[in-house]
Amino acid sequence: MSEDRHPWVLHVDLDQFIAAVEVLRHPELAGLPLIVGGHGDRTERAVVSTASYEARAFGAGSGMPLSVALRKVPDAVLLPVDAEAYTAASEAVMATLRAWPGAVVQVLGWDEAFVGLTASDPEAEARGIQQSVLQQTRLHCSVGIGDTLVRAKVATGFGKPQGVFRLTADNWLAVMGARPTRELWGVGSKVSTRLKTLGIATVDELAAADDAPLVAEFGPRMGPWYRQLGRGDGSSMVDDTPWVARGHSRETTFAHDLTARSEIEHAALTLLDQVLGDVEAEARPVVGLALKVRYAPFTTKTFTRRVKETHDREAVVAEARGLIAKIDPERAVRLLGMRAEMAMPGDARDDHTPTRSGW
DNA sequence: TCTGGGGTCCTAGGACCC
DNA sequence: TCTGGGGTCCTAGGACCC
Repeated sequence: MSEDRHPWVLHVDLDQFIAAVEVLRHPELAGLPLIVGGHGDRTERAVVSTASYEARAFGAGSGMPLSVALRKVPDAVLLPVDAEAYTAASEAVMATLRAWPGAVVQVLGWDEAFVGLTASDPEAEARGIQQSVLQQTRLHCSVGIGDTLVRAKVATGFGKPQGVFRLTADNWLAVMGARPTRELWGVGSKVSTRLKTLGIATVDELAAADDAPLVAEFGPRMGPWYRQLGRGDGSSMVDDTPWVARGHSRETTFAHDLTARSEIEHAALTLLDQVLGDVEAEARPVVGLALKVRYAPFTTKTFTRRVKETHDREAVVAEARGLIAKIDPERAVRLLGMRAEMAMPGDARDDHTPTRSGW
């Protein structure tokens, strides 16, 4: 047995997190096909937040329109999203991770986190963390082990559910090489399609690609970054710096499309009011505004405006009115979104261009 | 099948300045 | 009169993730 201790990245991902939290407080739902999404109304325009494994067996999945999921699983139990409950459960999980000896924890969302630690037997650490999370929260998780963040994140998928899987430079291409680029964290359907036009369909091909065509297609930063992703390379630094939001946004999809000018203005200003409430709770000045409009049926436009750093609510509202005036009065509005960008505290991440839209 | 709501970051192109 | 090149700022749009 080796005594060598190495730094490792663990990616901890709760199994069907939202559905699992619901089952904890509704034990009678255990084993049933469960879909959580929207407000619990079977006819509403919404998407699936989480489907239990029983519902996934019938083809339901996260991000799927509710109407589609319910057609696939007509007998599913539908529950509304209860963000407060999931936040509380998430905090209990993260507290358990932070209590693990030697762990540095970087939270990625409600149900996942990177854990950095030094160990000679990372699988043993992973199993220990799974046990600890289960004991403290009654929730199961899967753990990916890697020598980089990307490899740890991708490894988790091979460990689900309740398992552990390790991906390092030694086995990355053996495991991932023949798979489509779409399976990489950060490559979506659009980019995988564009990669195919360059003759790159698999992870192997991306890992072996030349920089030049990637730069020509994706630009000087993203091009090389995609190739690095193909190799599983990248940072192995788990960063536990508390997360500071760059901005806040609110958006609403209306049950019926809005056509009246006054109704649209009122809706936008209501969203702005909510966003400014979020901003004021942090006492940080506003440096940018964005308005998103989805015209029926599916055309989205964004208007952005940089504003002089201000705490003055009236000044921000006046700027927002300027954006609202750009909405085409001839077209019905299906969705409105308002976003405020905030100045970053200190000099943190100040290379960021504040008006860049969050959407 | 028909698409929520909350975020992050990158790129292109025009305006403007020196 | 016609015109370069580099830099920064701003707006709009695209893509991805949970």
